[in-house]
Amino acid sequence: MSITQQIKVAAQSAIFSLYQKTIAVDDILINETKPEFEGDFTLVTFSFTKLIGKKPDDIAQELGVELLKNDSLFSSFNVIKGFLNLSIQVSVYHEFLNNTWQNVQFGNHAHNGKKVMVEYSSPNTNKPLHFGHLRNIFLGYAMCELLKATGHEVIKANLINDRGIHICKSMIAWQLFANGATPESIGIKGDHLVGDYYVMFNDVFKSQVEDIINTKGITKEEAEKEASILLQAQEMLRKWEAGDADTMALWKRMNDWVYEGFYKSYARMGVDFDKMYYESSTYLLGRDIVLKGLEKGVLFKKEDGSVWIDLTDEGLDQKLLLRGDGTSVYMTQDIGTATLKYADFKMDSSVYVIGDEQNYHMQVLKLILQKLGEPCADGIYHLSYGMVELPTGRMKSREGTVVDADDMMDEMIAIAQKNTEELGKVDGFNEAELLKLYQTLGLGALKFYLLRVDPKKKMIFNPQESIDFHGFTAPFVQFTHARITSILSKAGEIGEANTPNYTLTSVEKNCLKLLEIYPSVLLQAAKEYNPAMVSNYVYQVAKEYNSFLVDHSILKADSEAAKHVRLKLSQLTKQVIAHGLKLLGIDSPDRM
RNA sequence: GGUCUCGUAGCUCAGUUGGAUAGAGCAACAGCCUUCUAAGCUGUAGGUCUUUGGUUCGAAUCCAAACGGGAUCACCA
Repeated sequence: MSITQQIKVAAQSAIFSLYQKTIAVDDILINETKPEFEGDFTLVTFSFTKLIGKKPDDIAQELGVELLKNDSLFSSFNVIKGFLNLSIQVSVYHEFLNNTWQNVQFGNHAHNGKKVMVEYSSPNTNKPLHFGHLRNIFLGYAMCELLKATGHEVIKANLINDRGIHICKSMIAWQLFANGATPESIGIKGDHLVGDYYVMFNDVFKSQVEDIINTKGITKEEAEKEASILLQAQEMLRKWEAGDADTMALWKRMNDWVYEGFYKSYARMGVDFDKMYYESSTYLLGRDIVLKGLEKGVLFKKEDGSVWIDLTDEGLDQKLLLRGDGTSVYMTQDIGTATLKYADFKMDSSVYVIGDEQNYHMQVLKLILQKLGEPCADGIYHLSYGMVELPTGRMKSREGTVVDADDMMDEMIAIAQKNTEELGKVDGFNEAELLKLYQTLGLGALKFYLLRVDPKKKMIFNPQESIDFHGFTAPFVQFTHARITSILSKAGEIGEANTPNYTLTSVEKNCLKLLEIYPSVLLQAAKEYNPAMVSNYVYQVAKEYNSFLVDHSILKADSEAAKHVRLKLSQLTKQVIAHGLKLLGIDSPDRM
């Protein structure tokens, strides 16, 4: 049980024995005592005044006396303006340290029997990944790791959007202009090659539209419908849906190029998936469920034969689920995929890592599934994140105004190399170790940068001001880890020793207090689907430790007891940093 | 226009179910490497928490309105 939890329980029973009133443990507020006051934790008494019928100061005073009877937990107290400041027995900290410093599982929670699927990445196969996708991927991966650490069984899923008009656009442009170029023949990654032709399609399309406007004098909207390259793409989509052999072969060939490129990128990012879903094999699903819903009267049909759901009671609109000709729309397909996922895994909940532009869509999806009585419905959670924007506005693959994911990773690794070489601290590294280090630092900085912000907030990234390696960054935290590793290796075996009489300094105590809450930080972060809480926490731990280190000698400590406690504290800090960073997909180097 | 969302230091962000004098990093300025890794540490400066009203012992936090950004409201995906 955590220290704050112990305090709450003690306070609850103290209140009962003093006033014969029962207060829920969760209604007792425990804060860390502000540094300007004496004490470790503060109990706020204002909320009890009504129930107990006394002044805050009196309650705090009486409660303090009562709590102090439990002398294994508390050592002293003081009362200031209704705040009861409690000091904790040093033995509590020693006990915590002794119990955890060798526990590599510290932070992990026992299995809770819950199974959860997290769908993330979910790329389109017509263009390479860009910076915005990185936020999705890192967020999804971190969320999976966080859920695992807090006791869930996790299925990492990826739904690949591998069909549709956008794919045909790349295909037709390649067919028209590539002269048979392949990733091998011109030596670029397959996803980039395909993406280049997607951009080319749009360039050609634009100029065709302009030509038509100039020659025929019609509106832009009309001209867009006449552009020959778009007509060709649409024709290709029809052929694809009809299963035309040549079209399917080209589609498969180009998609394979893209997959090869994606897998390379995923491998470098260090992310993986347990289950791939392909839209080409799920896009027809959902129709039967919709028809069943029609029979049940949950849905209704309009005169033209189209099928709708009426969500006006929920304050939303009517939503189309089947066109007049009986074909599916995007929503239909998502209904089908949701039920397919559930049929495959019977998970308790299903997390969708998708940008906030789809908030409405996801809200509607969940509502429809609930109305249809599908068992997967209630478990759906949309982990919505804000877009990554450039100072010039949103990134658009179509217009080529993106920061490419592969380029970004290359650049970060190059910066890591440059910084490392300038610092000149890598004597004795061989070539392979150096490459590994640059990758660990560069990708770490990138991941941390994207994961340190609350997911639901949009973020602006300025490529000109490249990502920093100082301050609130992964390299800073990684540096702390490397420092500790170095100290510990010089210290040798820590061994067993009893140090109950060692008086902790205030900085040491702060470090321990911070480390002690790690498991509850993870629980909170998982509950709120917010890996940024882990980033912030890990940074705090590193910061606090560095402050400690600068004025506490470890190897040359004043006493053996001090040395012993500080080594254990260092070991535990190292573990928590490595564990926390790992949840974010970031490695911790032993040297840097 | 409807719905949702955001507004905290020059910039990027924290701020745990309402709690004491609102915190970090970057940028700026001033210091600290004969001693465990200076990718570090310490200090200075920087704030009407967009505004107004409300709820109460107490509001950056909850409610309402206004202002300002963003998203969305397709027989596109």
